[in-house]
Amino acid sequence: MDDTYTTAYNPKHTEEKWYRFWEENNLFTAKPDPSKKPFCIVIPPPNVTGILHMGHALNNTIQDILIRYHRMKGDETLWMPGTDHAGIATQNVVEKAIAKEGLKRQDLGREKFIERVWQWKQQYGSTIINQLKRLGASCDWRHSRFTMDEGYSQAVTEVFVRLYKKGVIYQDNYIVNWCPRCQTALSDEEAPHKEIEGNLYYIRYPLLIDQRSSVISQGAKRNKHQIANDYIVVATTRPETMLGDTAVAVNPKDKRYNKLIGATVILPLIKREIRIIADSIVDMEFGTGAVKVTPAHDPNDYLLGKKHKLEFVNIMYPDGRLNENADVFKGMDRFEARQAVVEALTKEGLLEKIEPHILSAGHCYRCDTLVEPYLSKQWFVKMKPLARPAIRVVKQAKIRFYPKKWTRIYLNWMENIRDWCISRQIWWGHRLPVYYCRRCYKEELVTTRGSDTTKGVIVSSVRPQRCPECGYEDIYQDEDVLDTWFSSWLWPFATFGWPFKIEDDKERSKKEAELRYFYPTSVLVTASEIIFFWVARMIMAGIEFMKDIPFKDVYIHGTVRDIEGKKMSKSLGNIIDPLEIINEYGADALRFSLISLTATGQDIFLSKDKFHQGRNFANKIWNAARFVIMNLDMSKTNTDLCVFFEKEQLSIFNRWILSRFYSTLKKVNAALDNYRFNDVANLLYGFLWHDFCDWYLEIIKYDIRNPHNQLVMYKILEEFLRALHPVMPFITEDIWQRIHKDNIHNGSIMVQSWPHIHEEMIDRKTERMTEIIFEVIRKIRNMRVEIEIKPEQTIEVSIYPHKATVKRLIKENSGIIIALGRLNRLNILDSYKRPQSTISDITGQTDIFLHFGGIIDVAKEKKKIEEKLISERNRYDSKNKLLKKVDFIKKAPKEVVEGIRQAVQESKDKIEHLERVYNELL
RNA sequence: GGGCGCAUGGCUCAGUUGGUUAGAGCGCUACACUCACAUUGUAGAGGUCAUAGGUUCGAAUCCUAUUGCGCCCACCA
Repeated sequence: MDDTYTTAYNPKHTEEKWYRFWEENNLFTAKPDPSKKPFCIVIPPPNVTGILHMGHALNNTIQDILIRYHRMKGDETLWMPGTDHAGIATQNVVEKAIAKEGLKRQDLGREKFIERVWQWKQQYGSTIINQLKRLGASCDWRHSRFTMDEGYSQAVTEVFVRLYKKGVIYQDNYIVNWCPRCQTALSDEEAPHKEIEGNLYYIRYPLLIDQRSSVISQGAKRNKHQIANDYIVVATTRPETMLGDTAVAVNPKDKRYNKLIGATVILPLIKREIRIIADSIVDMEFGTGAVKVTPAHDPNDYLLGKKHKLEFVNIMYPDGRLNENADVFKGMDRFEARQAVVEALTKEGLLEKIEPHILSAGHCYRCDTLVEPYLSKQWFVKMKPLARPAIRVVKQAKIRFYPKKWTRIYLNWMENIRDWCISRQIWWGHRLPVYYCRRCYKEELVTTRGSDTTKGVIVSSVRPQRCPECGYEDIYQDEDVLDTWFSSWLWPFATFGWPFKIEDDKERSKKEAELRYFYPTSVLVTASEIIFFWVARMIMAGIEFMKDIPFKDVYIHGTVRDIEGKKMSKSLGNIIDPLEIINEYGADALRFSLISLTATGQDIFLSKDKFHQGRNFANKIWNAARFVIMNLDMSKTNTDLCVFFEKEQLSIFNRWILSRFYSTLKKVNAALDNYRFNDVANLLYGFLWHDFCDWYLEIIKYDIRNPHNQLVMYKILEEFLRALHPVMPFITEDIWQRIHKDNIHNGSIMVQSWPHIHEEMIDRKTERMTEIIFEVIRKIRNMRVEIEIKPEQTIEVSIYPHKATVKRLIKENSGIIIALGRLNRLNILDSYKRPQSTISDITGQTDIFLHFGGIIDVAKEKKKIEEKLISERNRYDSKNKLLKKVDFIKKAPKEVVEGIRQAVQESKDKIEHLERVYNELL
């Protein structure tokens, strides 16, 4: 016993030590081995800027469990790690860092800024990796990749060029989600909608007099109500955008307005003359039924603008301030301008009313700024052709989602997929492999997509020397970088080195072989938040470039929330830091508690005290192991194993614990294979705590030197440690090393084989018989408490077993009943005869009499039996009723009917017995 | 507006294809430091499975509606 073998488990003594041991012995590495089945998971790459949060802890615990389980099962197991460059997020972090020096990225310039980001990455990029190691993650770190690695970047470029040549990537002007703070375009997925409380502003647009009179003179009746004044009223939530209006639209069927179609109105404040147009897209029910059209600032209006050949007036700078087209409002921020416009309109009497209005609008997923629909020239991926095969593989169940419900959500998104905006106006990321000829390319903003937009555009993985069209040498590269997810979607194969642009033939063929061996990967473990960002796109990219699915299973776990159900976030201050939990309770405790709470697909509601269970469990295992080791004759453990499974020679308790263990193990296997992690945790917990510690160890304490007991307790502990290892790797390694102290060359528990299920040891009958003994002991203890017998005092008990088999059972195991019931004498009665001065209780199989010096409270005794009689009679009645139902006999399965019949008989016997006992008490 | 999920003891949740008396952890009550473990042990209390109908021999489980809560998606300004 060394000094670390204290009564309380201290994870600090084990975790760091064994992680180093595993790494130093290269136990995490994998390479293709044709004789084994491959098992591979690619990690959802955390952001380089990231620090470990509970979501990571859960996500990576699950992956590590699967990885360690399959490694022990003998699969060639690769967990591919890495980090994501996380364009916008990282750029934001570094911008904040340089802001402390009073610098903006523009002050440094692109090249210097990117240098700073790389520096930052060198310094902090491994933070999250080290934190994953603290968690126990058994990734093959030698394979670790970063999405901006040179080789990986080649994959990104290659993919862009291929898709462009295929016609799947195009450049176009479009209204995109624009974040004025990050000053970049975002994809639809990056701008999630949130409800905001806004207003609906009703604005009067004056009708041009001569137009109006001509309309009226032609028109039959003038609708007094709708055009009582010289205005048409439009409703908008963003009044400042009126400065960019180039039309007003009404529904052609709208009787209120159809006389006005073609008329001209004066745009207030700007005094621009704009037309009233008709389009069926306009909803007559909403607002006034007349809508202002701002083609440069609203996706719907953009379409209208194109259709009706309207002018596109952009009124905003990229930072959200209004530009020169906004006249006197130039320079104001968009929200400031909203105020000013409203005030100006009010002053002119053109604001009819303001109504509160809840609307939902996009917000930047990186900085939460309200997104502005903004017209700009961007690059897009046509998604429909990529989606089609990705829909098929899921419909054909080549890829399965766990839990199933995500399948529909995935398919629904895929079937309604829209084109993906992939260009970002930031600096940190993969620069687009797009070059322009200064002579051929026209940069004008507003053009319709047509054949000539590609003129002078050169898409190439290497910088071209001259324009292929005109030979001009003045070539410049596109300033934009690609969406981070445009690199992440290649993760399952680009991490292996695809497209293998490697000089060295040997190295290349080695890498190619690796990809062939491990692709498609086995399972992807992730949170629901990134199904669309990442999972769906990986499926598309995998099929497009590998001609095969990237993974077979997708396991979606829940979101980690605080105890009130709120997402954990820094701003809410409700974060529970996994590192803090690891420091306080240990990584094993963290892992165990997390997965014991993660029912398939359910969100996890966490509070700090939830980790007590994991900590307590670790401590229980630790002390159970201490007990075993302290009492174990180590010299015998390994040599005698060959004679181990001579089942008949073993005591009922040995047979019982073996049966319990292997039936538990069987369920654990099934749970692991079906991603039911909370079951895994609870099964192992229940077995160790209640079966092994509460009963088994307590029983064998009384005969601890018995060689069978020695063997079985050793064997169970050893195999239990292996079965628990994927969940709690550190403590299991530490104890395993202690029981293998003499032959450390066995290596590590993590490369031992997964315990084999000995089906022949699973024995329901033994379990039932053992349960009878336990029941007797429980009843005796219960009766002691009832009449307040002190724990140290021993007592006399008599038992009347109802059946001969039970009698034999009690007789054979009377020693244990005496010990655990704290008896000085146990009498086994041949027939029912109530001994004097006893209180009694009845189990399913026995009558128990506790000899008692004091006066028996007969009324209490009777009441106890009465209660039993009532419940037994109820049971009898309900079951007997069932048996009398013809339909039940006819329709229910035979086994069920037979079961009920037996139960009725047993119930009847029991009632008779109870009645007899009751009468004797008189 | 569309879609999805959840309502089970004081709290947090399990309950796999409907089948005999619905489980666990925490908390609670009583007793106990009998040396593996007080991060513990022993015993116990506590649930008409949200509501109303329906299907069925039989429903926590399947169907319908209602109520409450949560989430996702969406170009009604």
